[in-house]
Amino acid sequence: MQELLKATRALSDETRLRILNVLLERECCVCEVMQALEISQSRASRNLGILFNAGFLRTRRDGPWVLYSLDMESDNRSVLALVNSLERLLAGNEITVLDRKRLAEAERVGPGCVSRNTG
Amino acid sequence: MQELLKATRALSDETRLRILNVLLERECCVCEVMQALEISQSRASRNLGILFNAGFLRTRRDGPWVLYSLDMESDNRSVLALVNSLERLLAGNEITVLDRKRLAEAERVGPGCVSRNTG
DNA sequence: ACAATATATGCGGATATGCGCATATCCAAT
DNA sequence: ATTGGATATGCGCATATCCGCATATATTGT
Repeated sequence: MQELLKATRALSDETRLRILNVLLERECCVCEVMQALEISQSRASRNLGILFNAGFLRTRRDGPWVLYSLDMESDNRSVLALVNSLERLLAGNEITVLDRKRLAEAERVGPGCVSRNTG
Repeated sequence: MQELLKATRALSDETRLRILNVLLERECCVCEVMQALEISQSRASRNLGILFNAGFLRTRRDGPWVLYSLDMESDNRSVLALVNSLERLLAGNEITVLDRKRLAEAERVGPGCVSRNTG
């Protein structure tokens, strides 16, 4: 129950739903999430951490970057079912479409090159 | 997005996950939910209301009772997919099994006959 | 070792949430 | 209309959540 509750709490926030949406598109580093959602570095990092701790994400390092991706082999049974449900629910939304559009143009330039305090 | 967010927020609470669990068993009035979960009347009513407003539940009246049940024809697309995901995730849990056991012995006696302030 | 870059996190403040208590509302039966 | 039982809700408190700011940590390249 605590495991499931941790998962549902992780999904109960707009920022984190938007992050899942861009990660459904592809693996991202923190600075790409910042650019796609137009949010601050601490906000991106913190919410990625919450999704990670709930069992939704994997990480790997690529040089200076930490790359986050959906963990499709999660041992947390709650995760896969919920992600599959969300995938179609997030599609076609005005916000999530825009986020993916910005993601397509995002670069791994690091947080220093991105305007801060955007929300 | 707001519709989906409302749904995920409704699921981000242990009491409400437990309520969905007993409603997966069968239609219930408020006083039966109280007995199954051993919670207060205001707590049961309020959390049923949150699930209702998020589009998960239907209500009908039967004499003095208001009967809540899962709305399997909800026009909120978020709902069915999430409920289906939850159904198996809730099964076999220690708490939810106990809740269903108490539900089986619950009666429509009304809140006045049930001990209060149980949590 | 040091500097530069990318990410994580402690802290404080604003806001939101969940609860019990008490009371209000609603419906049925008289 | 009034009463009684079932459910809903306003209020206040305790706690949790979310964010930005500033700083800490981690890794790479010199």
